[in-house]
Amino acid sequence: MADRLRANDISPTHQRVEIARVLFERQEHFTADQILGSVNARHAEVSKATVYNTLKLFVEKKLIRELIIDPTRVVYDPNTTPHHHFYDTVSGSLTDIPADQVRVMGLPPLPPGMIADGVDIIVRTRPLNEPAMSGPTQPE
Amino acid sequence: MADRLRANDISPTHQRVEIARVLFERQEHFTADQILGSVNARHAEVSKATVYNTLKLFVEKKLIRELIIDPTRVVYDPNTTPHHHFYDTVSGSLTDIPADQVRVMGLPPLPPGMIADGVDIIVRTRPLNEPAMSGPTQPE
DNA sequence: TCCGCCGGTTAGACAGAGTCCAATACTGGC
DNA sequence: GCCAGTATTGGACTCTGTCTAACCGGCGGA
Ligand SMILES: [Mn+2]
Ligand SMILES: [Mn+2]
Ligand SMILES: [Zn+2]
Ligand SMILES: [Zn+2]
Repeated sequence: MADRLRANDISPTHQRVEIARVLFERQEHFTADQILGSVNARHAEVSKATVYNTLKLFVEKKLIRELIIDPTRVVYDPNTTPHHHFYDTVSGSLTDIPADQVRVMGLPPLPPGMIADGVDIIVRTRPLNEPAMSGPTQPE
Repeated sequence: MADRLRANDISPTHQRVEIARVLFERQEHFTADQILGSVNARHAEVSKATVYNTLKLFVEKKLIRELIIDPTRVVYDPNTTPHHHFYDTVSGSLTDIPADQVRVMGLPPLPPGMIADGVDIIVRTRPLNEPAMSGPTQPE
């Protein structure tokens, strides 16, 4: 894990390695708070400020992606391959959709002088019988 | 405007009508704070609590849509026809993409027991020469 | 060995969006 | 006009995320 950080021009401090382990060994979608909790589950190792500092650094270095899907918090995605998401509006859970099969057609030309930076697709889903929705249940 | 609210089972109070006027006459994307500011531009007419109450009500009644694109605030969209968005990651501005031309192919089947609730596409864009990005400049 | 530098970490204060509450004001059907 | 339900409101509060200023620690040079 330290080598992986070094390979991306990041000095592998103890805190950064611990955060990277949570992200890359588990390969799930995480909020900052979940990472803080996971890293410090056994005993305090990392502060809130460092979690935010480190996540920002990892995003800059393109080790992870930010997902803006939940109105109340940013979700971090250790999967940086091009992909989209199913978003269960009831439970709040996210599922990856590999992008290589997906094709979007008929998009209009970009506003002049603009360059495309990426396309995000979010498929909102809901359990078959669930009575419509308002907001997802916040886990823990 | 009062009739439009009544037609959607909403009693047209003074405050709700003022908020509806901002949303539907201007037909732009708004944050709660922008609506609060617009309605109260001349003199105080509506409180923050009422703006949030009313926006939530309008969303329930499907007069407007919530857009989750900016990590720091929800954007409200008075255009409820199916459409997607260009998102200028530098200025933060949103531009509608009518959905009728757009076709998404190759999406995998939904997780079992799930029903699709909608598909949102966000095309992130950037001015041609702009030096990549981090966060959009917050207007006002 | 000692010292200074400098990047990294940290507690806690702070900012901003959004929610909640209990008191007050309004509405509309009678 | 009365009154019961509905809506509005200031302000306290919560929560995510940012900032700051102190601190820590490894390394390199004298
Ligand atoms: Mn928020
Ligand atoms: Mn936030
Ligand atoms: Zn993902
Ligand atoms: Zn729109």
